[in-house]
Amino acid sequence: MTERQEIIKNQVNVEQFREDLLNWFTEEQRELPWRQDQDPYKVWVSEIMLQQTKVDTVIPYFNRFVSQFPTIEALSKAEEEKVLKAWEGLGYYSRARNLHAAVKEVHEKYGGKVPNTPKEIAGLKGVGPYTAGAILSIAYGVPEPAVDGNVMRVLSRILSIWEDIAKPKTRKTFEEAVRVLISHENPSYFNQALMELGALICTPTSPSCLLCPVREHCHAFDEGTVTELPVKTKSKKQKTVQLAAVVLTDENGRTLIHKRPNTGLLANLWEFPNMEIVQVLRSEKTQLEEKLLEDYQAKVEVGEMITRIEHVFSHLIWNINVYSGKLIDLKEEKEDLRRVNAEEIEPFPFPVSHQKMLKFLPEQVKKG
DNA sequence: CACCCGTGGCA
DNA sequence: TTGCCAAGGGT
Repeated sequence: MTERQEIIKNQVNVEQFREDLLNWFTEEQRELPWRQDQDPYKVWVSEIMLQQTKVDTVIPYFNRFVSQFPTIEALSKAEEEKVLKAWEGLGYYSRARNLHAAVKEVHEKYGGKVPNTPKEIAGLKGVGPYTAGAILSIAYGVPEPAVDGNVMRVLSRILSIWEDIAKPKTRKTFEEAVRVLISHENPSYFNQALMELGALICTPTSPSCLLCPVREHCHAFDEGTVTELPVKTKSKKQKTVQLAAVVLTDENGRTLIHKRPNTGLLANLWEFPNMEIVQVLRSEKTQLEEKLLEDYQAKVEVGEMITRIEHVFSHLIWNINVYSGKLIDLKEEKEDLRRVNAEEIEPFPFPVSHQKMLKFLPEQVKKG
């Protein structure tokens, strides 16, 4: 046991802390779709979706996802486009692509059974230290730490830890703490209880200390420093990028869409033709027409601006001026460049910013 | 380690 | 309105 772990052991009555925490969780835990059973696959899917994403947002996505892809087998055989479509609007799309790749690996390499050792689990794409611990403890009852933002907030207060939780190495401090505190009787409930407490009671602002089941163990409560913890340095402001996009219509009422590259921002999602506006000497209309000709060999006529869309990412802001336009001539469609009518566009996954352009699609051409 | 990677809700 | 926040991982 490390020196730091010795200190922690002397800070709290470990046995009593576990009992109080587990009793509270047993009584007060929310009924959530992924708590109906301990199917490792469903635990896995839920944990990936819950990364940086609120429970209320995840619930409908989770239900649709496991309904559409009920098993490792089903997901491993799905087309990526279908998986991304199911993820549409949830954000951080590399989660979906990594999950898909990792599930294929489990299907082929582990006979469709989610592995239950730290090394094998952590080797899967998209499964980092938190998710590995979460799957191991929740699905398999292995006493591994699962340290997320909730756990760091809760334990920083309980144990009065003043390390900056924005620093990557700080997570190790909390993993050490969890290894001291965790119930070997019920690691699943213990890890979930810490997170549930962070979500329901020990919240970032105005925590409900008077309702807290482990208030008697809380050093920050004793010291009156609950609102000062956790320590977290501020992130820097997002940069703003000016974009121009165009909803093009050909003589048959079809519109031009483009698949983004398979790496980077919004990878493999579809979008309306667009470009970053760097200089303002020439009109956006002219720049769009030249861009479409050069990049796609598409002759177009850009018309009026039809809307403006602001899209805030975690690290940047898009300001998009959206134009309507006519597609005069297109040399050829490619894998990543398609002409579709309103009826055909449904299967293509779009980021939220471009979903907002869908309502400017031309009316579907009447047949016959 | 620092930066990249979405989105929606809320004080 | 602005900034912060959420069951993080990849590079």
